[in-house]
Order: sequence, then C-alpha cells, then structure tokens
Amino acid sequence: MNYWLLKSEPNDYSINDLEREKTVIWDGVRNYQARNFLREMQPSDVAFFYHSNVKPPAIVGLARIIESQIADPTQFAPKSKYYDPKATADQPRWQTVRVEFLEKFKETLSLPQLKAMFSPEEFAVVKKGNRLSVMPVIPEVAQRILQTSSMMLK
DNA sequence: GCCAACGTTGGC
DNA sequence: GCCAACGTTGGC
Repeated sequence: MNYWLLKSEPNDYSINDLEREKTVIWDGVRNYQARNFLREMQPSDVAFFYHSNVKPPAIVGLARIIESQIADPTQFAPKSKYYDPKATADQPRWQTVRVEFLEKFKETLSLPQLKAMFSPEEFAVVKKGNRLSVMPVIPEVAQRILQTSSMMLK
C-alpha cells in the first residue's frame, strides 16, 4: 500500500465537496509527471488531501484510491477546459483514479507546520516553488502525519 | 497583487 | 535540439 498527496484548490474542489459526494474521479490533471504518478496508484492506496492557494495551505484529510487506470473523461469533452484533441478512446493520454472520502482531520496540518516537521528532500510539498499537484509520500512521512493528526484529536 | 519557479510552445 | 518567450501555479 502506497501513500500519495493530492492538491486541490478548495475554491475548485474541497474536502467538504468530497465528503458530500463520497467519491470522485480526480480529473483535470494535465502535467505528465503528475499523470505518471496517477498511473502508479492502486486501489487501497491512501492519499493526503491538500488544500492549495488558501491561507494557510494545509493537509486537511484523507482519501482512498478505489479505482485506478481510468481514462480522464474530460480529455474527450470538447467543451471542457481539459479537452485534449489528440486523445482518442483507443489511445487516451490522461489516466486518473477514483478516490473516496475517508476522513477530515479535526486539526489541519498547515504548510508552516509541515515545513517544521519535514525537509524538502523527504517531502516535496514543502519545497519552495513546488508546483506538482500529485506526488508520492514516503511511508515515514505518512506515518508521522497520521500520528500527528491522531494526537491532535485528543 | 506580486513574483519565483517552474512547464510548455514554437522559431530557428 | 536549443532556448527565449510565454503561461501557469501557488506561496507570500
């Protein structure tokens, strides 16, 4: 089982949206490095849900990957801003996953807190200028985040 | 709102 | 294949 981090601007799609909808196809990723990570995801993997472009940016909860290797439907939709004319049903260019809501942290873990806990080498999200919206999380980092968030429940 | 740090595009 | 120009992300 692997851990991941998924960024989303809450104005666009927040953890509350996921909690309400239960599951969602993580569509609209149009960066090759991020897509390659999406292709590696397997059902039962766990993703940290990160809110970007807000004050403060923070990890706000957990989601689980429940279906992998989904062709991102927006690539076939001419009216979508994510439409890709080079994609065909036979040869989709953008694969993604379906995630389900797991939990919302009682206390979120802000970017300043994450910077205090982790080096840029062990956790890329704290690296200055990092723009990647999908990234792996090494087990040591995942465990420390989970421990910290469960401690804050008390 | 600013701007650093990218990723992409396209001319050559 | 190089790289300048441009566009986007996202922290601050």
